[in-house]
Amino acid sequence: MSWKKRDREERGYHHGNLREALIQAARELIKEKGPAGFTFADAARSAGVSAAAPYRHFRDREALLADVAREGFQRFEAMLSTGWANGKPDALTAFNNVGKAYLAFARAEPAYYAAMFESGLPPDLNADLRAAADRAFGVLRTAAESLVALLPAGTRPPALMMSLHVWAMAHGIASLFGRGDAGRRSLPMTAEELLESQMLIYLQGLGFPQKA
Amino acid sequence: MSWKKRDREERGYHHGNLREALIQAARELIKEKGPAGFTFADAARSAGVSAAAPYRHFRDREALLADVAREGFQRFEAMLSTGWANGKPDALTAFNNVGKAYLAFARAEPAYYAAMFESGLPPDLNADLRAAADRAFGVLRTAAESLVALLPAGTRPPALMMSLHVWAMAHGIASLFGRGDAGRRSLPMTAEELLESQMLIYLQGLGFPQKA
DNA sequence: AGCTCATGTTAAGGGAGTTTACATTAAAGC
DNA sequence: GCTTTAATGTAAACTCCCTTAACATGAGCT
Repeated sequence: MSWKKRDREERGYHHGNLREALIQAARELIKEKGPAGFTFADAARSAGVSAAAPYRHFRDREALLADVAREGFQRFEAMLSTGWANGKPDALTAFNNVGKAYLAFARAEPAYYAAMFESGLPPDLNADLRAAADRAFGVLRTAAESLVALLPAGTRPPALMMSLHVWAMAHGIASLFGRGDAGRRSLPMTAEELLESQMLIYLQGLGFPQKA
Repeated sequence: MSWKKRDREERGYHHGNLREALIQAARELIKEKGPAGFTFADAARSAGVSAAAPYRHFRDREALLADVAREGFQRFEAMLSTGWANGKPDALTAFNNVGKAYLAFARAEPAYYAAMFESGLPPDLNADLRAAADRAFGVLRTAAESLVALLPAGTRPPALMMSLHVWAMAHGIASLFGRGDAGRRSLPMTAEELLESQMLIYLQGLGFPQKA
């Protein structure tokens, strides 16, 4: 709540790091009112600068949003990577941890998540955004590849397909049930439990043994 | 494209069915620019009436959006019901058809879909909206119940959980890969193929036999 | 025909966002 | 110290949206 929106006097004429401050402000506003619920001027106000100031750092609102999304994808990738943990302690466990990390990110960073997946931005607005998104998905892809390698040859599903399936499951659950903030439907189980059971059934369908 | 935005002279003073025309206009605009990409005045313009006219039919923009969503849920329910076809020819096939119907709806009616799931409307803004959404989900729920009944007692998953899983899968795929319009990622398979394979694996994981 | 009321239109006030041009401050280098 | 330059601020023009009030129209009923 109390980040660097220091008063003008305290801070002087120059903001110091307006670019980053605008991204933070945008995150706050997205969290409160959704990716469409704020304007360029709002972001400037929140950062404590004039309405014209943001133009020095972003061409327009969309460019700001794109940067929020790009930054989000970077953190997302980091979070998924940590979940995967290079396949430790074993690929199956690690794979499930990736799923948990996905959901945890959506819950912990609803603003990033919304900017990334629900802002209506074209995924390849700029190369950086696209690359960041691809790298994040790459973690999923890598994990799937390690996992299918455990199956006997001949029964291995395409790893790409599998990673898309998992992405869809995680996104579906995060999107429908993952953010308690708004008037979401009430359920007899948490989003985490839902995803875990779903992944369990899915992996069983692929022939993975259940752990004891 | 050429629906009833007849000229003023051709149409006379009264529109005749402005309420419906506004909903259609909103659908067009949502399809083009997303649920947040139009204003109350825009809708009026598209319908060929003055900016003040909509107030005779909707309290505000949100009420208009809610009606688009409500209408969408009704058609959605109808489409899912048709897919389910009372479990014919057999529950397993019919269940897969529900999934296909889900995706077909998202593809054929992106505007309705966006209003229903991506507009940020509180699900229980009004009782009608909530009821329509619940009825649509009810189709999924009913289908899941019929399906689990085929499994031997003792291995039956909770039907509610299963319907939530399927909802999440279908929504995840529709949301990520289902609308070719914008700059979606290019894939080696269609959304339909993805969902079908995912459902197959999932159902196999639950113990359903594959068809010959 | 004449009434009436829902449905539209015009007009007007108030706000807000966008964007550009120009002024001001601060920091860094000569 | 002085100059240069990047980073903000201020102001203003422009456009658009929201909302309501007052007036106009015409479809249906009697």
